[in-house]
Amino acid sequence: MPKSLNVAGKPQPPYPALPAAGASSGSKVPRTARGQRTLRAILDAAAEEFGAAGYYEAGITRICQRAGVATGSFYTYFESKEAVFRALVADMSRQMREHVAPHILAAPDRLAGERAGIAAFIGFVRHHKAMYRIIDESAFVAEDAYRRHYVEIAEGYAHSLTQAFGGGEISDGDMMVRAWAIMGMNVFLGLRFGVWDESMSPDAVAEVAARLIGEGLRPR
Amino acid sequence: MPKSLNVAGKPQPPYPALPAAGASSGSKVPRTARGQRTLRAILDAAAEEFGAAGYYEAGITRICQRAGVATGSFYTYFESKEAVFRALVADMSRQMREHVAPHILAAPDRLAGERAGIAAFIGFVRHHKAMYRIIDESAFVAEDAYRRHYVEIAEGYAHSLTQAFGGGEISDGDMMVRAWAIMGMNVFLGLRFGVWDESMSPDAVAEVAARLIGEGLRPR
DNA sequence: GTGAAACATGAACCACTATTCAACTAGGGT
DNA sequence: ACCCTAGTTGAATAGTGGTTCATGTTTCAC
Repeated sequence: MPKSLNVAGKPQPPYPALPAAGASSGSKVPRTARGQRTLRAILDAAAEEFGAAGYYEAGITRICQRAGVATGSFYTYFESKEAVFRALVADMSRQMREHVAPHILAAPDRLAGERAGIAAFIGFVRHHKAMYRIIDESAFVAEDAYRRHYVEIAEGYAHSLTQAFGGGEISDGDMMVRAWAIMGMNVFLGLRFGVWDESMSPDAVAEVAARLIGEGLRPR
Repeated sequence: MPKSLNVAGKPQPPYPALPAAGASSGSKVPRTARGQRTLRAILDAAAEEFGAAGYYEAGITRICQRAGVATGSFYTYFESKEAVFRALVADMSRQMREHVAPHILAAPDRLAGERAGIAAFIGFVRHHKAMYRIIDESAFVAEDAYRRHYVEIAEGYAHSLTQAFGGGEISDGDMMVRAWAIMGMNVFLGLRFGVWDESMSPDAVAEVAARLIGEGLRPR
């Protein structure tokens, strides 16, 4: 189901990022069209398998079955089980942000942006539960990838908070702490109202959360 | 290091709880003093091992080495690796709440309570990083235990929010969503400023977070 | 003191699966 | 057409580590 990992050559948005999560080591780039198809198939199969079974219960054998390739082919493209997992995390981290960002940017003001962002995130999570699980589990399988994911988001978020402060939209305060706090809110709301239980609409949840971020719990 | 799991017979606070996390199945109760010592040793060793290596990398063999007992003895007390893990999660969940609760109750008002709770939580996390990791990883190893942990906290929290609303201390709104949002804040702040980086004081972090909860980001 | 139940021991078992490899096939450049 | 490289195959390997079990020792109620 996932679209990406940029197997082919679409121009990819430049990420300043940390040390380098890129195509460094782990996955070998295919040189023919056939190779690209196979890599794509393995990647998609891996996402399904990891999402359904979790990292440790997942099997290379089963990934290859899902992908319709022989076990050995896996190692043409990845040097280990962990390598494919890392590749998925980096890829999904990007997808998630690319999905949510435009919703926030399109909003007229800060509070509307928060609301739109949370709603978009919860909506996204509902359609990509496997992805949610994979990123979460990376905390235990590839901690550096997990950290990179959240640190990047937090930095971007803290930066935009600082700008909002400059524009007089929000009060002063430690923006990094706030960024992590709000990120935590999002993640937990995504888990509770996106993955575990879909009975509430993303918008309803986002409304409550955005008001909390905007004005806190204080009575008027 | 962990104190508990109530191996001996201290009267344990009655938890209405969910289905029944208790001494149901998994761990067999020792009938002699020697047995209780051994169980205690295995439990403590397991906490260390799981905390250091994570569930899957952890080994029964290594747990038993740490505990100073033979491998076979493990199965006198637990029917599987997963069983001991579950026992630890339930135990630590209790410990964590028991540590934080009094700090909140001792506070003069709602906002001070939030601040004290967050500070206590971050402080606690710093001294019990293994515990933090174990509870987190339970999401993938024993999802029901993980859910129980957070559902119980959220319910208690939502309840106290409802009371605060009754007392005119906070505004109206969906208390369950708010509870999950604030819980997520806490967890992420605990991870970032408790586990990953201790350069900020728990009080400083709590101050920022409590203000966020109290009055949001809105400029005055 | 005695005996039965509780507990301890650790080598052996066994199932499982990530990874390797040597033989084979397809593809595209010339 | 041809050849060389990229890619494919799946059975064999190899290491791991949770679990069992038959045997021995300790505890404690009576």
